[in-house]
Amino acid sequence: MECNDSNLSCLNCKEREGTVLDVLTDKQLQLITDNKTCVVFKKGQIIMHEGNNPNGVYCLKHGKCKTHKLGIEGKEQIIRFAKSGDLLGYRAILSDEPLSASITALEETRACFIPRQELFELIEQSPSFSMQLMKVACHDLGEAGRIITNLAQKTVRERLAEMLLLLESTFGVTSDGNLDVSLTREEIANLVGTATESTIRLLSEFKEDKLIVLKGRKIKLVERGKLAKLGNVFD
Amino acid sequence: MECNDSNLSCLNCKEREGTVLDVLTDKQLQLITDNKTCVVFKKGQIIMHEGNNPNGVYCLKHGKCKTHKLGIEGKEQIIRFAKSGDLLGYRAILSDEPLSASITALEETRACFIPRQELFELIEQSPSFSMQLMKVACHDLGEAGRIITNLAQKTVRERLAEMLLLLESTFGVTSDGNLDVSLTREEIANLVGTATESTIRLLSEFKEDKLIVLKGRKIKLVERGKLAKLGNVFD
DNA sequence: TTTTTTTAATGATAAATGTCATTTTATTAA
DNA sequence: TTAATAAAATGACATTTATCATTAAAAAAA
Repeated sequence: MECNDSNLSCLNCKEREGTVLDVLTDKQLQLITDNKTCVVFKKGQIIMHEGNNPNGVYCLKHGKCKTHKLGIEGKEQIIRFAKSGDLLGYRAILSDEPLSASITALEETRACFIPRQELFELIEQSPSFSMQLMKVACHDLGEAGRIITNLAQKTVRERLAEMLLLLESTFGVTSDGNLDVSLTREEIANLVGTATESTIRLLSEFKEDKLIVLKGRKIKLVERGKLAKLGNVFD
Repeated sequence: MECNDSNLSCLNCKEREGTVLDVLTDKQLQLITDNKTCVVFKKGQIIMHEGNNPNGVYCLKHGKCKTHKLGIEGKEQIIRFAKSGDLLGYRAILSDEPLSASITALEETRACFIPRQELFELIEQSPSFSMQLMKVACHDLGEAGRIITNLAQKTVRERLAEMLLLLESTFGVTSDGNLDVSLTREEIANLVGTATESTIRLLSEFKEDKLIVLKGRKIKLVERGKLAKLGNVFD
């Protein structure tokens, strides 16, 4: 799974823009470049394993991942997604706890592994880097609060409608207008927090009501306003 | 609501032990002491308001608080609790976002207000302080993931059983063995994510089954093992 | 391609939970 | 203390959602 992108410098990395690494100096970026390992994961491959203690973080260069936890009777719960520019496994490393969730590639994914030591060296060196990490963690914590409120108070139908909008804003759409992420009905169910059959039925209902267009795993949102209303989405 | 504890030094503060402030030097603690304001909140008083931009954080010295978000049709969702030693509002300050939730005192609460400026000054000065803040944020993020999974996968009965155990481990018990926190049935419902009536019925059921003893708002756990089993709690 | 396996769809039914209405009991304020 | 208010308890019922069984369709592998 290693690949020869290792020699690519973080300094020229286009995906770096707007990420936590963007506040580092050229010298600090060079430290990462000198110590990172570039890796490719195939679709379905587990990148990090719940319960393990990671030795560093991955900086996601290209691809999409799901972060998921084991729930009751082995049922998967999808907690969030990751895409280009995201840091994988930062929560466990920074809290000095085992991974609270696994991370799995949803498609071929390229990422650079940054070892623990260099990560911490940069935290020591750069308060603004620390600040960026805190920002990400605290932002994600706010998101988690929203998810908690939705799970606790919304119906399955509302959550599904909202989730479709969220998937679109997270991953965007392909040239033919479909959500640019391929998930099984089961995965959508594991994200929304419901039974697979319920997800299937509700998606069919949305299709029937002309809110979305379905073609296998391809989902196209048609009536975003109605979906937002149905999902009690206000922002 | 201001009080004359302002002149108390953080250096001698007993509640500081084991908190994020514990890694600061005496000089750094003095910086806080010189700039903090000590405040008392009465039961039911809102300490921070969802949507506002806080000018600092509160360090909770004594008391108990709930962190709660507005949900569908104004329904309150309790996200987490705070107690002695906790920092209130750190998420919003560190992510530079408005407060994603309100914080309300559940009983008379004493807290010290640390202004934004001094907080950031300490982050600049002390990588280990930054590290502590990250640890807290990342730990809370892990907790949030657990809560999400529970809300998505457990039944109301399971969640209530687990929550009772969680309340005991968070707040402990009084001398007569009751949970050392007073919540209305509605608040418990807003924590568990269910209707107040359902909470009332299930608590009565637990009482009927001799898992707990109820006396108004006083709740005593009797059969912790059975509660854990009923709640699918494994740790 | 053809076969095999996985995923999706659908119906029937059971179970869990929410909602509304009402009464009883606590708690708070006068 | 009493009156006023809020919270808790309970019943009846509607609705949502899960579960199980089965078939159809789509992906993946041979």
